[in-house]
Amino acid sequence: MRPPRPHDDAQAQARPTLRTIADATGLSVSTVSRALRRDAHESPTAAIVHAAAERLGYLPDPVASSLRTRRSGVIGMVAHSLTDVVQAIIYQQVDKVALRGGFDVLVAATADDPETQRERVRLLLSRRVDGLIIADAHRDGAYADWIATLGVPYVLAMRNAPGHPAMLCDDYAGGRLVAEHLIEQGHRELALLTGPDYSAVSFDRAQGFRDVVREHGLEVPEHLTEYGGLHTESGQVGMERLLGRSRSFTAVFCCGNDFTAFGAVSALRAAGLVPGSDVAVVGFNDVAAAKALQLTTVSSPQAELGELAAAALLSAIETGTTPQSTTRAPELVVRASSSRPLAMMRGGSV
Amino acid sequence: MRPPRPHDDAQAQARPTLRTIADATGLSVSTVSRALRRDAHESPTAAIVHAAAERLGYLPDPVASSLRTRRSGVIGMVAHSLTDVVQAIIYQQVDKVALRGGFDVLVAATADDPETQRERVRLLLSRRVDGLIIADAHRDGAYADWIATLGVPYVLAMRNAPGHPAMLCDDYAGGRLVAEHLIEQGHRELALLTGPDYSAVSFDRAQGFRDVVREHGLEVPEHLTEYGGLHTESGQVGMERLLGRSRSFTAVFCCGNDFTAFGAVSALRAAGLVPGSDVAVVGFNDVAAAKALQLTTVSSPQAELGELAAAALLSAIETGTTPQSTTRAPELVVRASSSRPLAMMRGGSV
DNA sequence: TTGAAAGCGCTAACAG
DNA sequence: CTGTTAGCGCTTTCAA
Repeated sequence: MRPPRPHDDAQAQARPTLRTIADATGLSVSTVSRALRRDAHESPTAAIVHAAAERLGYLPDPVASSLRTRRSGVIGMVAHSLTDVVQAIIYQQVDKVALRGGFDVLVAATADDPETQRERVRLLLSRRVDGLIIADAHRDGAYADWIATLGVPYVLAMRNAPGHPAMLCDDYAGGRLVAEHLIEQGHRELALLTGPDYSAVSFDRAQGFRDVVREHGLEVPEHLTEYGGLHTESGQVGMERLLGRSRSFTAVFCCGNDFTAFGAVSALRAAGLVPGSDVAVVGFNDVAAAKALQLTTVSSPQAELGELAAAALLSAIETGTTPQSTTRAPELVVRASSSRPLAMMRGGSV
Repeated sequence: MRPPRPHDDAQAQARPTLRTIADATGLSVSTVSRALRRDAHESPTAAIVHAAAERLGYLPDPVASSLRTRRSGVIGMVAHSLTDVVQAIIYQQVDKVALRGGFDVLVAATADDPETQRERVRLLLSRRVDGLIIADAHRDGAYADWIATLGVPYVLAMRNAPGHPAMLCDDYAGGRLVAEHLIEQGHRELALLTGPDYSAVSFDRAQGFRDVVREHGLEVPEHLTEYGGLHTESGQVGMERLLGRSRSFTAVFCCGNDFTAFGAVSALRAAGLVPGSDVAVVGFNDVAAAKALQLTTVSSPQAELGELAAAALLSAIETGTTPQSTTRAPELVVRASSSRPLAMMRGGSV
């Protein structure tokens, strides 16, 4: 009735510990422990210990050391969904930077559900993560405020909440870029497919968009504004609703992301309209598919935000200081879906 | 010179442990430990202990319990990249199932690089993961064979390697479906954009495709075969190369995934050809964008594979048995990019 | 520098 | 069912 230890056959020798090395070298466990944390060439003892460790195939046990040091060497990242490629890119960069710093990353997806957010963060905390990267913050701030009370270093990425350290894209500026571009292209009746209202990201983009429109003496009327969400499907539904109310608009800004723009394109086409010609379509983020599909969009520095967030968090963990918030500028990428008239507009089902 | 314990101000009371509860209830630590693992209503003691734990805000320390039990409650998933939405979907399902079973998931991305694969797996092992889900297996089997020697329960997902427990899509059948469809549509000159050759997935799809073509007395000649990889860019480059050699083919199967098909579409359009009309394009996986973009593709049960893999792994961890391999059938999804002639083919830049 | 000793929080023999 | 005891592998006082 032994505990179910994995693979402890009779002959399977136990994994070497500090004890093993100590016995092999005739040193004490504490000396070995110390030596292992110096470089091999720093002292003769260190060299001996490192050699023995190498020879015995010693691997440190982070669990045991965690228990003692109260540091897990793990950071938590909470995202709304990793199937959103923007979040996946952020995660990837976080992982890269964390790995370099000797940390592992535990991710948790919350689907932007407040209850799930709390649950998953608590779970990460019980795993003793040394810090948190929050990529699913909500505009109302309740969530981020709660995070701040946890006593764990943290930093927001991509999504803003007022008063918290955050690595952000200037979404407001991004929205402005889109409006300026469309108006310059001669569009006067502009429609807006919004993202979720809990996200400061889409809120700010819409804000910037509307402001520029207003500055030009125009407006985005209520009936040309519709919820577009964050997914292809919701973008499609949003555009269908828009088309049900009006056919007079000549351009639409899908400020949630590029996927909603793809959905909008799909709905336009289904309605017999030619995207890019009858209706200009602009997305946000510049995901890989946007290029192939000739979607005008705004390129946001997601990868950089991920790196920045991770680097900031690691240094916050080291030094105990609060990270400095940073904002990066987005860039407009004009493609066929918003530049008319254009030869390449016609032709191609895809 | 204390260790840098996070947030241990004078007044910040220490986090409650079993000891705290033991003292509060007058019981011993071991009784508390046991009671906590029973349901509250199972015995009077259990009820008392649970109540006290609740009142004191006790949270179990998985690190400490790991050290003792030699089980971490964490499973590792190794993927080639989470920015590949197919892998992200698998991860998401794995996470869902694992969470339900009380496990956390540690992911590692390897970019399909053999050295990175080893490194990251070793890292997961040093974190004492209780099992591994391998979603980036290679066809040559060396990697999977190595995994098998580790003495940790594991299961492959999506990507096959001979002789290992795996949750798979019948990719060969998927390839056949595509060829049958295209030939039925009247295509005779078929091009093939392959995926990476280390992946059994794309290899099998290409195999199935070629077999059907051959059964119809046709063939996919060397000069109509080109590497398409797994990304939009590589798909685009592949199609450019194809077009540089021939303009006579009327259909192309991008067997790597849908993204390479988007890339191919882009290249076709840049060459003045109309995708879906001049050249039929078929992808693989049926990602969300494929629907909006009218791409014919093969729907593979990624989500299900993720669930199956996680469930199989958990039960392997529990019972010590080797998981049973499972294969699921793919499904052809015909859209505008391969059904000609078609009204909706014309028009639309996107 | 080094080693002895204590202990992180938990679980599991073992004996009552 | 309960408590006592021991110890997982590691780090870190403390004294030599």
